[in-house]
Amino acid sequence: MNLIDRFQIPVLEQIALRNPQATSLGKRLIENSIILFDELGFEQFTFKKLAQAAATTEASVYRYFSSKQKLLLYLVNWYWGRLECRLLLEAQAGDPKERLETALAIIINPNSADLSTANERRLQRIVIHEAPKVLLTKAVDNDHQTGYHQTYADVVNFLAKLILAYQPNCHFTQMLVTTILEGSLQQRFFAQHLPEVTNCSEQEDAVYVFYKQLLFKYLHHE
Amino acid sequence: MNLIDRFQIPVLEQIALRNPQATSLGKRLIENSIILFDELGFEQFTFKKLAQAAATTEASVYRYFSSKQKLLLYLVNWYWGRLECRLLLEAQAGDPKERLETALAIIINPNSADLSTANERRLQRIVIHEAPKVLLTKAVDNDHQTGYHQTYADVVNFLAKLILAYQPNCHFTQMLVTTILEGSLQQRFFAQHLPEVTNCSEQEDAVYVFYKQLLFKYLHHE
DNA sequence: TAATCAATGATAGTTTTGCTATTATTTTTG
DNA sequence: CAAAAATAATAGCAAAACTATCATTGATTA
Repeated sequence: MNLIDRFQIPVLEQIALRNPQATSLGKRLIENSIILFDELGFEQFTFKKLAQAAATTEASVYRYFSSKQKLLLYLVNWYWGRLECRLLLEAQAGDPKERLETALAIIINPNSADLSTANERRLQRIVIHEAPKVLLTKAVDNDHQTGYHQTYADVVNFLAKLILAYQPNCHFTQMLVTTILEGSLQQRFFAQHLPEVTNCSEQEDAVYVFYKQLLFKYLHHE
Repeated sequence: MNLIDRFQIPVLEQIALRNPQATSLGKRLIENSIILFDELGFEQFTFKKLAQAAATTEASVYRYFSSKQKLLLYLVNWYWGRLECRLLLEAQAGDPKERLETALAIIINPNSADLSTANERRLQRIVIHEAPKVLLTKAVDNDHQTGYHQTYADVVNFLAKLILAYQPNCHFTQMLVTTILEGSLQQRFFAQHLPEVTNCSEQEDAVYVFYKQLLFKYLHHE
């Protein structure tokens, strides 16, 4: 068991009606929703199917999550929460440059080592394929006010601080961070589905190499 | 009337069941769907509401588009098709650097001048807020094979060629293009809904300035 | 001019999804 | 053991996403 696994990833309580980590049914729902979102996609995913997979009823699912949007939001928050934990644990040692490089490796290849579980890899695929569907919504302003996207903003700001520690003159730090964060996820999607708009077939770690170049070239010019 | 308005933007025929530009009803459907997608968002948009707005019936809408996904895909394709036309018309003069700068201005601020119509601004908002919902789908591989995303790929490759004309040593050209293309759209969303993860309040043309810096710093280092 | 045909309107119906409500049963806890 | 909470079982509703049918209109052409 890794260090990271000893931590309870805090997920905003308000997202779920009750804490799914606290009960056996709740854990079953999370487990199965990760599998089902990954395999069916957001559109085909239904609480009925989840209930069937978790051997419970639709009504019981609704006692944990008021909608499938909220459930997905919960999973996405968990992803960013875990990433934030890893950043706090692993990107605190060394000089600013080392810390920045470590952080970049974590956000771009969170599942690199064989350490990562099947569910973590599923979860990243879910973030890549489905996360925009609960962000790009008419409800986003309400959601954000309620704090549903705060963990994401925290990750962005943690990375922004690392950058400023390395290069205090950097302008547009947040834009730089989100460009890399969102871009690297998107490249994974393109690599699989629209390969002609990436260069991912050229080398194994193309995504990491490219965004590292992009980041440091941008910063060295300041 | 601008030069660009004299061109019929070609939209892949297979997306619609019949060409909506060819009939009065078809044009009404396009007009009203732009307004409704913008105002309601993809989730709240229904063919029933569209039918009502266009003073027709649900059944008639289905004779043009087999689903609201296809209709959105049609609109998104129109956006990229128009952008491609503008690039071909306006980014062909001058040396490679000038052409690249012009192209960047077009893709990042397509609606800058007062030239742009209300519908064009709506259409860009639709691309920003809704386009991922017809891309990040289990159907994406089929859709791409059918050519539904070809116009987008063409825009990417046009820009990639401009970059290579300016800097033939550039690696990861496609990744650079999609990073800028998608990133600039995303920054518009963030600016409005999660302003703390951008730097868009700092100056009016932050998005353009940042991505221009990012692009040329990356290329000058090669 | 009459017949024809494609597009549209009008209407109805089906299935699935998303969600709520009710009651019974089990499990937990004081 | 008793009370309270969680879950199961079941039913039902409203809206969305289509599909089907047939009447009407308006343009084309023989």
